[in-house]
Amino acid sequence: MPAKDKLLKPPFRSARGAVITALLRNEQLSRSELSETTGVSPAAITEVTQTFLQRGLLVELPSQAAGRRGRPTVQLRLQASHAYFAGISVGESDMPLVITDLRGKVLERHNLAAYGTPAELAKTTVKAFKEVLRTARIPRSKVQGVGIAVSGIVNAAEGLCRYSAALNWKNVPIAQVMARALHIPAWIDNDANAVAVGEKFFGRARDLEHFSSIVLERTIGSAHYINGMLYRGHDGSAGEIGHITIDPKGVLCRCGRNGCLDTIAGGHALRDAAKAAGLTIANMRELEELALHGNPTATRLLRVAGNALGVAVASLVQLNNPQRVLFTDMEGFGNGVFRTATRQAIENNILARFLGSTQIIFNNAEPALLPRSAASIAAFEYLDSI
Amino acid sequence: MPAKDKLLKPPFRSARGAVITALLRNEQLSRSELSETTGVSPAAITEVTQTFLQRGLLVELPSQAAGRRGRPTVQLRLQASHAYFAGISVGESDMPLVITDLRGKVLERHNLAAYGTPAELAKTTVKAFKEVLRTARIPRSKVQGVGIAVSGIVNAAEGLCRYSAALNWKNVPIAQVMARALHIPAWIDNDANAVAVGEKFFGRARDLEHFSSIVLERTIGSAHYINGMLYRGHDGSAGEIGHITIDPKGVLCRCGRNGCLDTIAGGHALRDAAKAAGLTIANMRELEELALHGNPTATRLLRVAGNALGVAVASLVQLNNPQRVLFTDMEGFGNGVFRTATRQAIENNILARFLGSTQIIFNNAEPALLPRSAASIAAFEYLDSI
DNA sequence: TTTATTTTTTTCAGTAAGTGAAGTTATGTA
DNA sequence: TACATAACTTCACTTACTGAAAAAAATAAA
Repeated sequence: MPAKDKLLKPPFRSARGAVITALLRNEQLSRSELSETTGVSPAAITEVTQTFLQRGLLVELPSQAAGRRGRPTVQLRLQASHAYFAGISVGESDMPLVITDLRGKVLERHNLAAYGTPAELAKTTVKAFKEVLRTARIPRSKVQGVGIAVSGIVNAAEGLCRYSAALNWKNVPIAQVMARALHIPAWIDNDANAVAVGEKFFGRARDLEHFSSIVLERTIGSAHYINGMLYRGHDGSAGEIGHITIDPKGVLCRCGRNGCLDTIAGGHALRDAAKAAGLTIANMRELEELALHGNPTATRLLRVAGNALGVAVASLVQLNNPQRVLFTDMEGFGNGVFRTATRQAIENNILARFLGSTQIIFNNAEPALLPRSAASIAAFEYLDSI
Repeated sequence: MPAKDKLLKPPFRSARGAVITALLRNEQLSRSELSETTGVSPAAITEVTQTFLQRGLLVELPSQAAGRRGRPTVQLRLQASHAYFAGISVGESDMPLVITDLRGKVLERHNLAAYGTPAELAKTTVKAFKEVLRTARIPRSKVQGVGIAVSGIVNAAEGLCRYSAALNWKNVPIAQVMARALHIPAWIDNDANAVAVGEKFFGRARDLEHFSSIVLERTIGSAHYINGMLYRGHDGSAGEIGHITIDPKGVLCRCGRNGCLDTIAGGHALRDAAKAAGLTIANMRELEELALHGNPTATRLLRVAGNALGVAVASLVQLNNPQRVLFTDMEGFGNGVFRTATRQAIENNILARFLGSTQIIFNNAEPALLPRSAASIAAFEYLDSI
């Protein structure tokens, strides 16, 4: 017999969690609506909301004229100012730090200066953190955690950056370093996982139990939500889509093998390939523009790249059957040749059965996406611990 | 902070479930060992085991001389004869029915005759079921469910066979038909999922939270366990590894596209290809023998097939990072060219990081594998409902 | 204006499933 | 015989719920 699709299931196993999830999805709800959507009894909703109201996590909105019989509803919403979170993206050329509120809204942003060692990064961060809190007028005591998105290989459970080529880090306990420097709990994850968490909590996947997120940067990363939980894999390496072999006779990848997806569709490789073909471009938007104006080399590069990505994602779709695949375009391809080729390759390489039931969604990355996503990790951990 | 690796988590969320899981993994344990391995308090263990002992699900073994100080332990084990399950594999040329006990041991086996409609199948099954129970001397009242493994597309939640080419079925509510005919609860799933459930409960994956199972039959199927639960995908289509595109210029697949894995490495396609190349073989064992004796065509076919499978599984490994990949060889390749090529292709197409942490295990399918796996679905559902 | 109706929310007693700490049991050892 | 030790049991307590009845706050009807 099919189970009812209530909220009382992972990642939130309790009535408290179900209430929070419902209010993250719905902006505002009355107690009776909460009971309805979560499947939790009205009695329990009263209890839970009372606790949350006392703590200031929830607020009651002034009740409206009802316009019908019966006791009027009292709308509840999450108090965005109840808690704040810091988020840092480490590993790009610039290192943005943001502060978000409980609902994932970015309140303030700051770019960290260049740095050397992890300790120096921590020092720079402390300074920027203080400044950002001052300008945003946020009491330090209300910042409940910091999330760090690292482009590299991490051990999220231990807060360890196992390896980062960009940073030249190896087994750096960056979460601990940051937690001690800022005196707040710290969590880390890689870019792709961070983005997926952001999508799940504050983004385009709030209602989904199973989805995959693909992040297009200098390399390509992916992450999976399965049964409402981020799935990191047996040893934290799930989502390595960038090193799926697309063309065994292709060019050498820095992983030592040939023809990995990254070497064909990664932003870094694409820029190299364009340069080698005599095209002078600063970013992918310019490459797309060349293609738009009929440049055959640009068109070919983008088409081959999009096709390769599509083939890889087609495998992902058929293996994992996600409800939605969310592409995050951080390279500036926009809605052009690359995107079209990707979409077509996906459609051409999956069974008809998947076509109707898999949503493929592209989005241009907003400027503060990575640090905001990093902050959402801290938000998740905070809300999960409530 | 890393969580302790206790049993009290999905799929069993309760102390009862944790006790059952521990005893499925360990043959026999004392109460104190149960408390230790599950993380449940001794008090709760006493309570739970008492209930189970009363019901006859557990038995105490006569306590041994201790050989050391202190009160001696009392070993407990699951009473295999407490419950029995039927399992049927539908869709092969033969249709085996088995009865297993609570620990997954096959007690009796019967091959169902050819059949026509689902109703006729049910009728044949009822007869065979009675006979099997008589010869095995199992009281009908102790059979707690029947599992049905269908080669085709199923909706497990609704007990529906959505489509089966082999059977010419379309939207057949086979679970309901069987439940009514046999007067016991019935569940269905596809072959690959059934095998995965069997591996998790009674097989080579009892201790694993995340693993994938690959079933080599006339076509190739796969299934994933993630976080200790079978992951069926957003709409039940996860694991479609057989239609991953390997060679876009390859031969036409019956799905309408070209070069799917099934067309290169599926048993059916391989037999066709061997025949077309002038080789007369009855099964894959014979093709492997030809290769062993130096036949270049046989060697090439097997090598290409194994390579294709390996490439697909490499993608799976990098996307999902399972702890173990379990191959079930139902075609009789054995330990030959195919297996070697598969293993090599996997190793050549994954990052070094995955090499050390991913176990690749091949196994020849035992004769009653499918019906036994089907029965394990019923066993799982029964134990989950306790 | 008073009473009835309706819907939301709260109260309250009850339950399921645990935990921790103290007590009991059954054995070996001095 | 008394003590030490480890395995198990008992019991009082807690947490997180549920269901049913009661209370609250509005509109609608008499």
